[in-house]
Amino acid sequence: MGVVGRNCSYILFMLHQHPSNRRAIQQVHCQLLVRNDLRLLRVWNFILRQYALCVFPQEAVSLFKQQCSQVGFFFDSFTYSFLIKASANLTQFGLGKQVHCLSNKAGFHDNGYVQTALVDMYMKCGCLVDAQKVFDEMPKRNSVTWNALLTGFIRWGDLVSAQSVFDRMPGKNVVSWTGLLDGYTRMNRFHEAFSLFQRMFLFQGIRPSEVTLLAIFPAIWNLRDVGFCQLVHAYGEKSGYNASDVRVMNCLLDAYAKCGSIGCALRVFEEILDERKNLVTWTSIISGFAMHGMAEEASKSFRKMQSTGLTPNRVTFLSVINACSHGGLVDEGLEFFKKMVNEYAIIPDIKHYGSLIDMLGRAGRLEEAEKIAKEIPDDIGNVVVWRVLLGACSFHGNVEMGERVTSKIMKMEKEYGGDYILLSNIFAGVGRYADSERVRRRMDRKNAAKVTGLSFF
DNA sequence: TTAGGGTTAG
Repeated sequence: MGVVGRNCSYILFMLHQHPSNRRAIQQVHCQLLVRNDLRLLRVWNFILRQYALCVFPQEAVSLFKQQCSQVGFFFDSFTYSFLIKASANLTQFGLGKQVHCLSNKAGFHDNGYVQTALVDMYMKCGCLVDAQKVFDEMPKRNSVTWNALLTGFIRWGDLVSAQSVFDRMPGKNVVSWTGLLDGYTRMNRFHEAFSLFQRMFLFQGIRPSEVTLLAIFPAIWNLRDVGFCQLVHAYGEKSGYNASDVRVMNCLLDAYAKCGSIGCALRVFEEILDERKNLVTWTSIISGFAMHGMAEEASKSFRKMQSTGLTPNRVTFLSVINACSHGGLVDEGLEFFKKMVNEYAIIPDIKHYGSLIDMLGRAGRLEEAEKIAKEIPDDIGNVVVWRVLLGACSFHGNVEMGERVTSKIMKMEKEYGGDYILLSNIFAGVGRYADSERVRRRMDRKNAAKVTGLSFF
């Protein structure tokens, strides 16, 4: 730009001195064209990037088509990178393939940025073979290319390929370690995730990033490791992530709650400055209270959150209804449900219904629970909520409803033997041993074996 | 101005 500018000034000077010099005019024209194109391309690319990265990747494609119609317009590696990114964000494999061909034709088949963006795009679109092919054909790869391949395999649950990429890649960095570690936590292999974390930090001396911390949290709370919570807490404090990234703090408070330390969770919550608390922060603490049966605190937090101007979402409502359910605040739980539907126009999903039925069932308000179960739209209807109701019938010894609910469950799913056993237990509980036996025999005839208890809530 | 990493429902 500086050189072009200086050349132009010089030629303009010459032009003033020799107005009839045709060659000088041509040179200026040429330079201005070049300069204009470059400037224009930068502007186009900038807009393309904004579209590609934001919520309107389709706009990036329209813009590119518009550019294509301009005669003599050329594109650089930035243009193609952004466009490939847009295709990835749209998960449009066909579009990505077209851009791939165009970029190759334009001579970017050996450009590291463009080719890496292609690996990433194919991976995001689920075209693992195409991604691998682009990767294999690249003359030179860097750590970003390797990481794009590695994280792509993780995205599709192919831990074996990801591990193989990790083992082969030179210059593993924090993204590579975090990617693999995340893969292990996703596959519920928490001990291996922990061991990777330790190898990375202690033996390789690579400092975990905020993303590493976010990735290791599921391992922490699945293994109920409060000690590790404290370690991450201290590290987050020292590294500055606690102050800079509210997501880390949200995860930390959630992990403390899930590990059974609601006191520590509350301390983390209070450590977060009020202006930094977001909807997830509030939802996490409400959910924490729910886990510990602290319905009053959950309800109070909900109202406090509303007073800060934040709008609750379906997760917030589920958490507060769960809290009411576990803490026995039945009417308040019903009020929250009504508020969610009427004031916030949130359509309840099966988990909201399940929580509500569980809450009413625990309180022995079985008729209301049954009424709600019947109101669940067929398209989201789930046999699990009826089993929750059956469990409540069993607990409260309601034979009539127990029979009704069982036949409903039988209609929905005939193979589950556990329901026969529950009904049989209901009969036995009120002394109707003949009926109890009859149900057991029916179960045997249908050869439906009882499976281990499983909850979806 | 370009490439890589999952905060809340237990």
